[in-house]
Amino acid sequence: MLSKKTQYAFHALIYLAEHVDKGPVLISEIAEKKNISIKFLENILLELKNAGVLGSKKGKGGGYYLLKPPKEVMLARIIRLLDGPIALLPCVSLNYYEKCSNCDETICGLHEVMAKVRDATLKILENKSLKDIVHR
Amino acid sequence: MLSKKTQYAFHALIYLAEHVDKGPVLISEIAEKKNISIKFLENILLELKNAGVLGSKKGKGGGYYLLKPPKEVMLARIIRLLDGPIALLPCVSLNYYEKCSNCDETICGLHEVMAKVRDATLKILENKSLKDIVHR
DNA sequence: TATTTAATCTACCGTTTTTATAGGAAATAT
DNA sequence: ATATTTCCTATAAAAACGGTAGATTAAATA
Repeated sequence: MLSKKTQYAFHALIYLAEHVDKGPVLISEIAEKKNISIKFLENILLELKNAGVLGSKKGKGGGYYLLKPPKEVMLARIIRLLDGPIALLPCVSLNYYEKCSNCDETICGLHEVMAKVRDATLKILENKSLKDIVHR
Repeated sequence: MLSKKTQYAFHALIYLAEHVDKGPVLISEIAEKKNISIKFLENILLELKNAGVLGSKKGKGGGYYLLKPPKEVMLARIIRLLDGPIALLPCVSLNYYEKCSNCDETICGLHEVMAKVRDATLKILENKSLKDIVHR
Protein backbone atom coordinates (compact mmCIF):
# COMPACT_ATOMS: atom_id res chain seq x y z
CA MET A 1 0.00 0.00 0.00
CA LEU A 2 1.04 3.55 -0.68
CA SER A 3 1.65 5.68 2.39
CA LYS A 4 -0.68 8.54 3.30
CA LYS A 5 2.12 10.85 2.30
CA THR A 6 2.14 9.56 -1.26
CA GLN A 7 -1.65 9.47 -1.43
CA TYR A 8 -1.83 13.09 -0.31
CA ALA A 9 0.89 14.00 -2.78
CA PHE A 10 -1.16 12.58 -5.62
CA HIS A 11 -4.28 14.47 -4.59
CA ALA A 12 -2.30 17.69 -4.28
CA LEU A 13 -0.61 17.16 -7.64
CA ILE A 14 -3.95 16.47 -9.27
CA TYR A 15 -5.23 19.73 -7.86
CA LEU A 16 -2.19 21.58 -9.18
CA ALA A 17 -2.58 19.93 -12.57
CA GLU A 18 -6.18 21.07 -12.71
CA HIS A 19 -5.12 24.63 -11.95
CA VAL A 20 -1.98 24.53 -14.03
CA ASP A 21 -2.56 27.82 -15.82
CA LYS A 22 -3.67 29.85 -12.82
CA GLY A 23 -0.29 30.60 -11.32
CA PRO A 24 0.89 29.58 -7.83
CA VAL A 25 -1.64 27.82 -5.59
CA LEU A 26 -1.68 28.20 -1.80
CA ILE A 27 -0.86 25.20 0.39
CA SER A 28 -3.85 26.14 2.48
CA GLU A 29 -6.16 26.06 -0.54
CA ILE A 30 -5.03 22.57 -1.53
CA ALA A 31 -5.22 21.36 2.06
CA GLU A 32 -8.76 22.61 2.43
CA LYS A 33 -10.06 21.39 -0.90
CA LYS A 34 -8.45 17.97 -0.57
CA ASN A 35 -9.03 17.60 3.15
CA ILE A 36 -5.39 17.20 4.14
CA SER A 37 -3.66 18.44 7.29
CA ILE A 38 -2.06 21.69 6.22
CA LYS A 39 1.17 21.22 8.14
CA PHE A 40 1.65 17.71 6.84
CA LEU A 41 0.97 18.86 3.31
CA GLU A 42 3.51 21.63 3.76
CA ASN A 43 6.24 19.03 4.29
CA ILE A 44 5.12 16.96 1.35
CA LEU A 45 5.05 19.85 -1.10
CA LEU A 46 8.44 21.02 0.10
CA GLU A 47 9.83 17.56 -0.56
CA LEU A 48 8.36 17.62 -4.06
CA LYS A 49 9.89 21.03 -4.60
CA ASN A 50 13.34 19.89 -3.46
CA ALA A 51 13.04 16.94 -5.82
CA GLY A 52 12.39 19.26 -8.75
CA VAL A 53 8.75 18.36 -9.29
CA LEU A 54 7.28 21.62 -8.03
CA GLY A 55 8.27 25.26 -8.02
CA SER A 56 7.24 27.77 -5.37
CA LYS A 57 6.89 31.45 -4.73
CA LYS A 58 6.88 33.12 -1.32
CA GLY A 59 4.82 36.02 -0.07
CA LYS A 60 1.53 37.41 -1.29
CA GLY A 61 0.42 35.85 -4.55
CA GLY A 62 2.78 32.97 -3.82
CA GLY A 63 2.20 29.24 -3.61
CA TYR A 64 3.21 26.06 -5.41
CA TYR A 65 3.05 25.17 -9.09
CA LEU A 66 4.09 22.38 -11.42
CA LEU A 67 7.46 22.85 -13.11
CA LYS A 68 6.50 20.64 -16.04
CA PRO A 69 3.26 20.03 -17.92
CA PRO A 70 1.13 17.33 -16.24
CA LYS A 71 1.70 14.82 -19.01
CA GLU A 72 5.43 14.77 -18.22
CA VAL A 73 5.03 13.93 -14.53
CA MET A 74 4.90 10.14 -14.33
CA LEU A 75 3.21 8.39 -11.41
CA ALA A 76 6.14 6.03 -10.86
CA ARG A 77 8.40 9.01 -10.20
CA ILE A 78 6.20 10.35 -7.42
CA ILE A 79 5.88 6.99 -5.72
CA ARG A 80 9.63 6.35 -5.81
CA LEU A 81 10.30 9.82 -4.49
CA LEU A 82 8.07 9.56 -1.44
CA ASP A 83 7.62 5.85 -0.78
CA GLY A 84 10.78 4.33 -2.22
CA PRO A 85 10.74 1.00 -4.05
CA ILE A 86 7.77 -0.03 -6.16
CA ALA A 87 8.86 -3.67 -6.36
CA LEU A 88 7.62 -6.18 -3.77
CA LEU A 89 11.11 -7.45 -2.92
CA PRO A 90 14.42 -5.58 -2.54
CA CYS A 91 16.10 -8.10 -4.83
CA VAL A 92 13.86 -7.20 -7.78
CA SER A 93 13.90 -3.45 -7.31
CA LEU A 94 15.41 -1.48 -10.18
CA ASN A 95 15.99 1.72 -8.22
CA TYR A 96 16.50 0.40 -4.69
CA TYR A 97 18.11 -2.97 -5.32
CA GLU A 98 19.45 -5.02 -2.41
CA LYS A 99 20.84 -8.50 -2.55
CA CYS A 100 18.88 -11.34 -0.96
CA SER A 101 20.46 -12.65 2.23
CA ASN A 102 18.81 -16.04 2.18
CA CYS A 103 18.47 -17.08 -1.44
CA ASP A 104 20.33 -17.43 -4.70
CA GLU A 105 18.62 -15.18 -7.23
CA THR A 106 19.59 -17.32 -10.19
CA ILE A 107 17.55 -20.27 -8.96
CA CYS A 108 14.91 -18.48 -6.88
CA GLY A 109 11.47 -18.91 -8.39
CA LEU A 110 10.08 -16.22 -6.14
CA HIS A 111 12.53 -13.74 -7.59
CA GLU A 112 11.26 -14.55 -11.07
CA VAL A 113 7.59 -14.10 -10.21
CA MET A 114 8.18 -10.86 -8.34
CA ALA A 115 10.14 -9.48 -11.28
CA LYS A 116 7.09 -10.18 -13.42
CA VAL A 117 4.88 -8.31 -10.99
CA ARG A 118 7.31 -5.41 -11.00
CA ASP A 119 7.33 -5.26 -14.80
CA ALA A 120 3.55 -5.37 -15.04
CA THR A 121 3.26 -2.61 -12.44
CA LEU A 122 5.90 -0.38 -13.99
CA LYS A 123 4.43 -0.78 -17.44
CA ILE A 124 1.45 1.09 -16.09
CA LEU A 125 2.96 3.51 -13.59
CA GLU A 126 5.82 4.64 -15.82
CA ASN A 127 3.46 5.39 -18.67
CA LYS A 128 0.70 7.14 -16.76
CA SER A 129 1.11 10.80 -15.94
CA LEU A 130 -0.71 13.43 -13.92
CA LYS A 131 -2.56 14.28 -17.09
CA ASP A 132 -4.09 10.82 -17.09
CA ILE A 133 -5.50 11.14 -13.57
CA VAL A 134 -6.96 14.64 -13.46
CA HIS A 135 -10.71 14.71 -12.97
CA ARG A 136 -12.67 14.65 -16.22
CA MET B 1 7.36 -3.96 -0.37
CA LEU B 2 6.54 -7.24 1.30
CA SER B 3 7.37 -7.41 5.01
CA LYS B 4 10.11 -9.68 6.32
CA LYS B 5 7.34 -11.80 7.75
CA THR B 6 5.88 -12.53 4.34
CA GLN B 7 9.31 -12.98 2.79
CA TYR B 8 10.25 -15.51 5.47
CA ALA B 9 6.89 -17.22 5.02
CA PHE B 10 7.60 -17.72 1.34
CA HIS B 11 11.03 -19.18 2.00
CA ALA B 12 9.63 -21.51 4.63
CA LEU B 13 6.77 -22.59 2.37
CA ILE B 14 9.19 -23.23 -0.47
CA TYR B 15 11.20 -25.44 1.86
CA LEU B 16 8.06 -27.31 2.91
CA ALA B 17 7.03 -27.70 -0.71
CA GLU B 18 10.40 -29.17 -1.51
CA HIS B 19 10.02 -31.68 1.30
CA VAL B 20 6.34 -32.29 0.76
CA ASP B 21 6.52 -36.07 0.88
CA LYS B 22 8.83 -36.40 3.86
CA GLY B 23 6.31 -35.84 6.64
CA PRO B 24 6.42 -33.04 9.23
CA VAL B 25 9.42 -30.72 9.16
CA LEU B 26 10.88 -29.09 12.29
CA ILE B 27 10.66 -25.32 12.71
CA SER B 28 14.29 -25.42 13.75
CA GLU B 29 15.29 -27.18 10.55
CA ILE B 30 13.58 -24.60 8.35
CA ALA B 31 14.98 -21.75 10.43
CA GLU B 32 18.51 -23.06 10.10
CA LYS B 33 18.37 -23.88 6.40
CA LYS B 34 16.71 -20.62 5.46
CA ASN B 35 18.61 -18.49 7.93
CA ILE B 36 15.57 -17.17 9.80
CA SER B 37 15.25 -16.37 13.52
CA ILE B 38 13.64 -19.48 14.98
CA LYS B 39 11.29 -17.66 17.36
CA PHE B 40 10.10 -15.30 14.68
CA LEU B 41 9.54 -18.17 12.29
CA GLU B 42 7.57 -19.95 15.01
CA ASN B 43 5.02 -17.13 15.01
CA ILE B 44 4.79 -17.09 11.26
CA LEU B 45 4.20 -20.82 10.88
CA LEU B 46 1.61 -20.75 13.64
CA GLU B 47 -0.22 -18.00 11.81
CA LEU B 48 -0.15 -20.04 8.60
CA LYS B 49 -1.47 -23.02 10.52
CA ASN B 50 -4.34 -21.04 12.06
CA ALA B 51 -5.21 -19.82 8.58
CA GLY B 52 -5.47 -23.36 7.30
CA VAL B 53 -2.38 -23.32 5.09
CA LEU B 54 -0.26 -25.61 7.23
CA GLY B 55 -0.85 -28.59 9.48
CA SER B 56 1.27 -29.49 12.47
CA LYS B 57 2.13 -32.35 14.73
CA LYS B 58 3.49 -32.06 18.25
CA GLY B 59 6.08 -34.20 19.96
CA LYS B 60 8.80 -36.37 18.53
CA GLY B 61 8.52 -36.81 14.79
CA GLY B 62 6.42 -33.67 14.77
CA GLY B 63 6.69 -30.46 12.79
CA TYR B 64 4.86 -28.54 10.11
CA TYR B 65 3.57 -29.71 6.75
CA LEU B 66 1.50 -28.39 3.86
CA LEU B 67 -2.19 -29.25 4.01
CA LYS B 68 -2.59 -28.99 0.25
CA PRO B 69 -0.34 -29.84 -2.69
CA PRO B 70 1.99 -26.93 -3.57
CA LYS B 71 0.21 -26.15 -6.80
CA GLU B 72 -2.95 -25.27 -4.87
CA VAL B 73 -1.30 -22.71 -2.60
CA MET B 74 -1.48 -19.41 -4.44
CA LEU B 75 1.00 -16.61 -3.72
CA ALA B 76 -1.72 -13.97 -3.43
CA ARG B 77 -3.29 -15.91 -0.55
CA ILE B 78 -0.07 -15.88 1.48
CA ILE B 79 0.53 -12.19 0.95
CA ARG B 80 -3.01 -11.24 1.94
CA LEU B 81 -2.79 -13.43 5.00
CA LEU B 82 0.39 -11.93 6.40
CA ASP B 83 0.67 -8.49 4.83
CA GLY B 84 -2.92 -7.55 4.13
CA PRO B 85 -3.94 -5.72 0.97
CA ILE B 86 -2.10 -6.26 -2.29
CA ALA B 87 -3.58 -3.14 -3.92
CA LEU B 88 -1.75 0.17 -3.65
CA LEU B 89 -4.79 2.06 -2.35
CA PRO B 90 -7.49 1.02 0.15
CA CYS B 91 -10.16 2.17 -2.30
CA VAL B 92 -9.10 -0.35 -4.95
CA SER B 93 -8.55 -3.30 -2.63
CA LEU B 94 -10.81 -6.28 -3.28
CA ASN B 95 -10.26 -7.92 0.10
CA TYR B 96 -9.57 -4.94 2.34
CA TYR B 97 -11.64 -2.22 0.72
CA GLU B 98 -12.02 1.15 2.41
CA LYS B 99 -13.71 4.19 1.04
CA CYS B 100 -11.61 7.20 0.08
CA SER B 101 -11.99 10.12 2.47
CA ASN B 102 -10.88 12.78 0.05
CA CYS B 103 -12.06 11.77 -3.39
CA ASP B 104 -15.03 10.58 -5.38
CA GLU B 105 -14.17 7.18 -6.82
CA THR B 106 -16.41 7.56 -9.83
CA ILE B 107 -14.41 10.48 -11.18
CA CYS B 108 -11.01 9.77 -9.64
CA GLY B 109 -8.46 8.99 -12.32
CA LEU B 110 -6.02 7.75 -9.73
CA HIS B 111 -8.55 5.14 -8.66
CA GLU B 112 -8.76 3.90 -12.22
CA VAL B 113 -5.01 3.59 -12.71
CA MET B 114 -4.50 1.85 -9.38
CA ALA B 115 -7.23 -0.62 -10.21
CA LYS B 116 -5.30 -1.45 -13.37
CA VAL B 117 -2.14 -2.02 -11.35
CA ARG B 118 -4.08 -4.23 -8.95
CA ASP B 119 -5.50 -6.31 -11.81
CA ALA B 120 -2.11 -6.74 -13.45
CA THR B 121 -0.58 -7.79 -10.14
CA LEU B 122 -3.35 -10.20 -9.22
CA LYS B 123 -3.32 -11.77 -12.64
CA ILE B 124 0.13 -13.01 -11.74
CA LEU B 125 -0.09 -13.62 -8.00
CA GLU B 126 -3.43 -15.41 -8.08
CA ASN B 127 -2.23 -17.76 -10.77
CA LYS B 128 1.21 -18.58 -9.41
CA SER B 129 1.48 -21.24 -6.73
CA LEU B 130 4.18 -22.64 -4.47
CA LYS B 131 4.80 -25.21 -7.16
CA ASP B 132 5.87 -22.42 -9.49
CA ILE B 133 8.49 -21.06 -7.13
CA VAL B 134 10.24 -24.15 -5.75
CA HIS B 135 13.89 -24.36 -6.72
CA ARG B 136 14.53 -26.17 -9.96
C1' DT C 1 4.12 -44.05 33.76
C1' DA C 2 7.97 -40.89 33.23
C1' DT C 3 10.67 -38.56 30.01
C1' DT C 4 11.67 -36.22 26.06
C1' DT C 5 10.38 -33.75 22.17
C1' DA C 6 8.27 -30.13 19.78
C1' DA C 7 4.41 -27.23 18.74
C1' DT C 8 1.18 -23.72 21.20
C1' DC C 9 0.05 -19.65 23.33
C1' DT C 10 0.45 -15.21 25.47
C1' DA C 11 2.84 -11.55 26.48
C1' DC C 12 6.37 -8.43 25.99
C1' DC C 13 10.23 -5.39 24.15
C1' DG C 14 13.08 -2.21 21.46
C1' DT C 15 13.55 0.18 17.14
C1' DT C 16 11.98 2.35 13.14
C1' DT C 17 8.50 4.40 10.35
C1' DT C 18 4.50 6.89 9.86
C1' DT C 19 1.68 10.70 10.54
C1' DA C 20 1.49 14.38 11.93
C1' DT C 21 2.27 19.27 14.82
C1' DA C 22 4.82 23.65 16.39
C1' DG C 23 7.16 27.70 15.83
C1' DG C 24 10.28 30.73 14.12
C1' DA C 25 13.13 32.36 9.91
C1' DA C 26 13.33 34.02 5.35
C1' DA C 27 11.53 35.95 1.24
C1' DT C 28 8.18 38.66 -1.32
C1' DA C 29 4.38 41.96 -2.46
C1' DT C 30 2.06 46.05 -1.39
C1' DA D 1 6.70 48.58 7.63
C1' DT D 2 3.46 45.05 7.35
C1' DA D 3 1.14 41.20 5.89
C1' DT D 4 1.64 37.09 3.53
C1' DT D 5 3.44 32.73 2.51
C1' DT D 6 6.92 29.42 1.95
C1' DC D 7 11.13 27.32 4.33
C1' DC D 8 13.30 24.82 7.81
C1' DT D 9 14.09 22.24 11.95
C1' DA D 10 12.61 20.05 15.78
C1' DT D 11 9.46 17.37 18.32
C1' DA D 12 6.05 13.81 19.44
C1' DA D 13 2.44 10.37 19.50
C1' DA D 14 1.04 6.21 17.48
C1' DA D 15 1.52 2.32 14.78
C1' DA D 16 4.14 -1.18 12.53
C1' DC D 17 8.07 -4.09 12.39
C1' DG D 18 11.18 -7.56 13.86
C1' DG D 19 12.22 -10.30 17.33
C1' DT D 20 12.27 -12.61 22.33
C1' DA D 21 10.82 -15.23 26.63
C1' DG D 22 8.81 -18.53 29.02
C1' DA D 23 5.33 -21.43 30.48
C1' DT D 24 1.87 -24.88 28.56
C1' DT D 25 0.08 -28.64 25.96
C1' DA D 26 0.22 -32.73 23.19
C1' DA D 27 2.41 -36.75 21.45
C1' DA D 28 5.84 -40.43 21.10
C1' DT D 29 8.59 -43.72 23.29
C1' DA D 30 11.24 -46.03 26.57
